[in-house]
Amino acid sequence: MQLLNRNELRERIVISGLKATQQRIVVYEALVQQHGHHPTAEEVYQLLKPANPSISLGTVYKTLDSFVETNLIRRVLSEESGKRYDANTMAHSHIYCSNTKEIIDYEDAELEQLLTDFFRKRNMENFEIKSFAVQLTGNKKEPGKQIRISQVPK
Amino acid sequence: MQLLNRNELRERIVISGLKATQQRIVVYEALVQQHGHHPTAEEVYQLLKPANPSISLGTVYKTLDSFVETNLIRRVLSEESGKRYDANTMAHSHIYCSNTKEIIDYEDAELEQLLTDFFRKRNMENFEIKSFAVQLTGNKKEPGKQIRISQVPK
DNA sequence: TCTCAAATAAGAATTTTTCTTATCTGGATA
DNA sequence: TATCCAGATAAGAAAAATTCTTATTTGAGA
Repeated sequence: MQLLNRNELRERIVISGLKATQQRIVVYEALVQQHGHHPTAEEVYQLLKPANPSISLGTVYKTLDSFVETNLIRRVLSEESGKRYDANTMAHSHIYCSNTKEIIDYEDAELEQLLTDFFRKRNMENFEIKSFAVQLTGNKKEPGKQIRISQVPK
Repeated sequence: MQLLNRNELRERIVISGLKATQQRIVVYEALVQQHGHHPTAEEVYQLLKPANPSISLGTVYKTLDSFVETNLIRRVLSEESGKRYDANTMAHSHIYCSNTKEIIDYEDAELEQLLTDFFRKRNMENFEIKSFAVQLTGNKKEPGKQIRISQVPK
């Protein structure tokens, strides 16, 4: 990602649907500059504090949340913080519903096979792959009902 | 997953390399019974407390961590807990190194295309897919050096 | 059964995140 | 440009999540 100047940053924030306040601009700027680094809210706060001594950690949290809501930025999938556990160690994927916050198992042998084959053909230098996972993010249309994913009969 | 009796649970714990204590057995049992539910440590604790009033939350945390370490269970990838943020909203995957805890961007147009095509052919009932992500988990062989993933010239 | 390294309970401490409230500000409007 | 106000922020309290400490207990090998 190319570096963006303040006006470009401002514009993106506005386009996403938020007021371009000073705090939001510097938070977004920090995140763009940290491209590839996936900082935490705390880390963003520490980055900003020297040049913005009056910014508060609460604002950083709130700002990042707003950005995620307007799809200006994303949360990175992580097992690091590791809140949720699963006894099923077989390869399987997960569906995440943004509305209900549910994480639903999604077993799709064809998908696993496709990816296994794909990664078998990739040459990994300095990395030993132990597992892979796919996560689908989206929304249930009817929260009460089940999700069903099937092959389209072609 | 089929239900397991206490002896089967005990055996799996031992095979994974841990002493089969009473607490570990009931924690593992709870997790197996919650198949598909991905409970948090707190939730496991609440499930166990009625029948095991003396178990402590700290033990549940520690036990789950041990299980993850021996690969008896997994942590579920999650953006819910959402510690880390990324300004790059283009479709891209992440590589997670268990050793260094790094999350490294992995852009692979071919992989994205493969999955886009795949999901286009799937019929989703009651789910509107907004995005998907792949995460590779594994280890850097040489922590200092970069990872490089390339196509095998066939 | 005895022994002891390892595991646990209890709760303190720390860290992370959210909430509350008084104050401030971006930008719409006059 | 000055005024206004809904929405944003700072500060810090509060809550929630996680880790740590220490005395006690326990599983399993001798």
